[in-house]
Amino acid sequence: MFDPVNQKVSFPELEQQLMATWKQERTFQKSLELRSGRPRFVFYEGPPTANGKPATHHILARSFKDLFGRYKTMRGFYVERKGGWDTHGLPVEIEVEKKLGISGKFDIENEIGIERFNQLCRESVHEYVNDWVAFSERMAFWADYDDAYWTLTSDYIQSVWWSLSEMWKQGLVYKGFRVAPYCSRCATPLSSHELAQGYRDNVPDPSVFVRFRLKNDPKTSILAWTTTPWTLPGNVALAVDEDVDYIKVKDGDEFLILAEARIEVLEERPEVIDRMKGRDLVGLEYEPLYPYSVPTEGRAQYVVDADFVSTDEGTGVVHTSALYGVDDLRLCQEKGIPFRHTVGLDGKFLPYVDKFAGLHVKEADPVIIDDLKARGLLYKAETILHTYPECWRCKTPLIYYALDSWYIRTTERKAELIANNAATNWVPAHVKTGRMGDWLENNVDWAISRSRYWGTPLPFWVCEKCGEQRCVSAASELGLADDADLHRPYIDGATLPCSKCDGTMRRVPEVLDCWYDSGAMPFAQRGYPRKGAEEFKETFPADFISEALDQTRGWFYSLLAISTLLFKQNAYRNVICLGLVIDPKGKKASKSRGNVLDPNFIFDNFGSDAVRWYFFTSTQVGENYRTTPETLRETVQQFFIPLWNCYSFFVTYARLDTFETAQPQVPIAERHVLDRWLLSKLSGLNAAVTGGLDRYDAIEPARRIQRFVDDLSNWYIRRSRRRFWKSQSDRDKLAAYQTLFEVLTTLSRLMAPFAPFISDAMYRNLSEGGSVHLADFPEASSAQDPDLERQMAAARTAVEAGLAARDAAKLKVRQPLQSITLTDNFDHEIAAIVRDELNVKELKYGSKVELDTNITDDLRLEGIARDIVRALQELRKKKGLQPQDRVHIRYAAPGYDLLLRAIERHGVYIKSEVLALALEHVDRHLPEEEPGFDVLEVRGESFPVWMTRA
RNA sequence: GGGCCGCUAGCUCAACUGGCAGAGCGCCGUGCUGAUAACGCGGAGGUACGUGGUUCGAGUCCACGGCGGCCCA
Repeated sequence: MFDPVNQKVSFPELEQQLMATWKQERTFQKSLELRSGRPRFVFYEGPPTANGKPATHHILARSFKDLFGRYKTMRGFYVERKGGWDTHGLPVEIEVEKKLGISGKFDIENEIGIERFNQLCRESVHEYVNDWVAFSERMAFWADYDDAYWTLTSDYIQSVWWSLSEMWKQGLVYKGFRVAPYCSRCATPLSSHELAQGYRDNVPDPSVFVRFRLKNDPKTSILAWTTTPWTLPGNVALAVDEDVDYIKVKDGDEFLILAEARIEVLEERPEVIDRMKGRDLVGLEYEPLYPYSVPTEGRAQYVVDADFVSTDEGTGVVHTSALYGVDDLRLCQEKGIPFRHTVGLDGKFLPYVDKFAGLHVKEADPVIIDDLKARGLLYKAETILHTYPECWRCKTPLIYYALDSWYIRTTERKAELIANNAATNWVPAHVKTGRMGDWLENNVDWAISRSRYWGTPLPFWVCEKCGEQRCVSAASELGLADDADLHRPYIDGATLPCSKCDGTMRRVPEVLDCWYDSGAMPFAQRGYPRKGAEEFKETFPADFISEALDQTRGWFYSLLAISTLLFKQNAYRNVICLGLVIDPKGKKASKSRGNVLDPNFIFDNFGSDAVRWYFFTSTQVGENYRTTPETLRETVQQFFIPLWNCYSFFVTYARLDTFETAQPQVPIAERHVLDRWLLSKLSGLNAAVTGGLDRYDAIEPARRIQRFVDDLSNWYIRRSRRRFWKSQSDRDKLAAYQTLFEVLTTLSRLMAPFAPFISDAMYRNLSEGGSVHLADFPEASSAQDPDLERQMAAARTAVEAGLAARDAAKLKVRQPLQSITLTDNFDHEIAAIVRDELNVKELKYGSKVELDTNITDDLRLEGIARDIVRALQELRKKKGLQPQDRVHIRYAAPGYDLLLRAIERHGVYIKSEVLALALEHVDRHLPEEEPGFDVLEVRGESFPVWMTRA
């Protein structure tokens, strides 16, 4: 027998109870054991950075991850869900810096020491792990955290090293320069998010226009513009746009060349001597301003074409200084222009730049301007105000500066990256060729090194004598134990003898980009190749991953790139790319904006099933979620409460009638039309949900379920309640129970992946014990009857029209009418439903809806009888009687003739409706003589009624 | 500066391939109810971001522009 259902359930409390049950019962583990040995469905967990608290947007991706894990498990697959933690990287370091009240390289190396600093980083990543595990449990995100992978373990690091060594063997790893915003005081590059914290408006800077004299025509100069005169000693080229119009103008007895669109920068109205396109200038050589920058070999100091030249400012000619601009470096590398640093890591000119040697770049600006002026190379110098980045720690203006950096030559495999991406199923589809495809088309080599401390150390050793380089693939190559701590500073002390000379090889100082760590997880989570070869082969590639779309350049890319280079295929076959959780104003939710919804607030007020359901139904996948408490409240009210009421209705009556699930099934063909209709709808729903989930569409299945529950609640049950309510236990009642029971158990299984708590609560009770998450996903039955569904839909439309007609005629539904004319003809069973809904005796068929508004005496009496029933039912409720309680009723209605006649005529009906054993008219005494009566009001007349429980 | 996505009722969002602009919430009126924290019917509420184009026909396709978001530079 089913347990009674609390109609006023608190979903958050229900969820807490089930959490405890799952823990105690080991339901998750059982669901895995149940499918062990079955074909795998491979899921990869994108590791969260463990050193921040989980937030509402983390519920989003995890809802989708969990959905498909549960679904495929129910479909019979073994779905390992190995958790993982991303433990390295700048966010961790910054957190520790904050805690220590320090910042920058100098403080870390000299005050704290790398050893202690990294120790604190290691501790810091453990700090929130418990929060994350509790959060996962609370939102029913099933993952194995006992066997989670940690990117900081020696096993993991050695897998990463191995992968780098494989790329090294393929000649894909090289050392080059990388331009980054750089603080010369802190001697450190800044990451983009650090950069974002430190822009300052209205910073004054020089704005200088410089003449570059043509070699073959020294009277003619190309005019270039810069706001960083200190980069001029490093000039190696001038860039123009091939398609822009340039002019040659007279300037005293000399000539200047600049973009026509920038003519306004000239002091005087110039005389235009000649016109040309940018491409006509390409290749022209000019006299270097300074001899310093260029190494002896290679061609430099000539005009090149570039795609970043703007005619919005300057002269339409960009002075290019290789190492002090992102575009500059890219251009020089593309064109093969040689270059070398003129400025050291301290921001001061190097000794060989003799005129300015030892000057800090900012001090050098005016000196350089004066020098150029004295040599007649300065056209004009001004001061401008602009927005310029400064160091968020020390407020020093940043410079763009090229640092040593290690790269993976991904561009060499660009075609393969694109092909592997093309073979991947993206949901939504536009990401494949859009955001992701575009990113790959513009692929640049992956800069994998970071001049930091807490990360996987780069396994590159360089001979200090002959420069020989080597990539290490395992700790053993260094004579270290497998479980040795491979982090800095310990690893920095590990040396190797050079194979080419008698020198000593030392590790390069950088650590690895932590995106590489996470992209290596398909094999590194197994410790492959030193360990776990079999598991790796079984679990590569993943069938499914899902994250928010900001991972296009992050995890989605790092997985693709590493797998393509090592295994010539993508690491995932299907990927769901989700939008962001945003606030009602459309802003991204973030802690700093203070517009985040606290996940615990959501869990405590609405429950995690509600927020999951909201994410599955509210908008198309890939779109943003405008999330407010109101949207979640609506989810509960619109979906979960009606669903729960259906379930509660069934259990309430099934208990009263001691419905036995084991009784022989009434054949479907012999069941009531509503049963057949509902089972047909259920079958269609089942097929749609399965089909949708199979193509990684969560939204349409969830919306279909929601519509089904509406049909169930507001049509099937509303129309069927008398069948459950009636006192005789006949075959029709049994069919109704069997139908509703089947629908609810099937529905709870269909919903289980979406709303794991509520579905399990329902299923456990209905199935007397077993968890829905150990059940199989339902198969669509053969009960589909499209013709019946069509007729029922038409009937509902007819009812709608009929009710509208009643409303227009101001004839309330409780008043029976003789007939209505409808446009559709219905089978007799459905016609009965329509008659009942519209409360008419007869359906006629015609070309338009027409109500017979004539109320005969008989009809009037019947209407009154129904009013009486209604009033008595209200009274029963008011008196706290249970639905099944029998009553005695006495009433006094002196002088109300219609009422008496109605009761006389329809007494049997009234009694059966309100479960009255007796319905007695008493006129021998007035109400005052016998207290305990209630006043009944019917059609404006009031009279006393004595109702007592039988 | 570039790429992608979005812009439909007060709010949150729908509408297969171009074919009568919809639902839920909220509001007003009304009806119904011994399953409901409900439900039904009616109503108010729309310059579909703008402009131009293709088409017999455009929310839908194309172009340009605007606003918002994310990412990149």
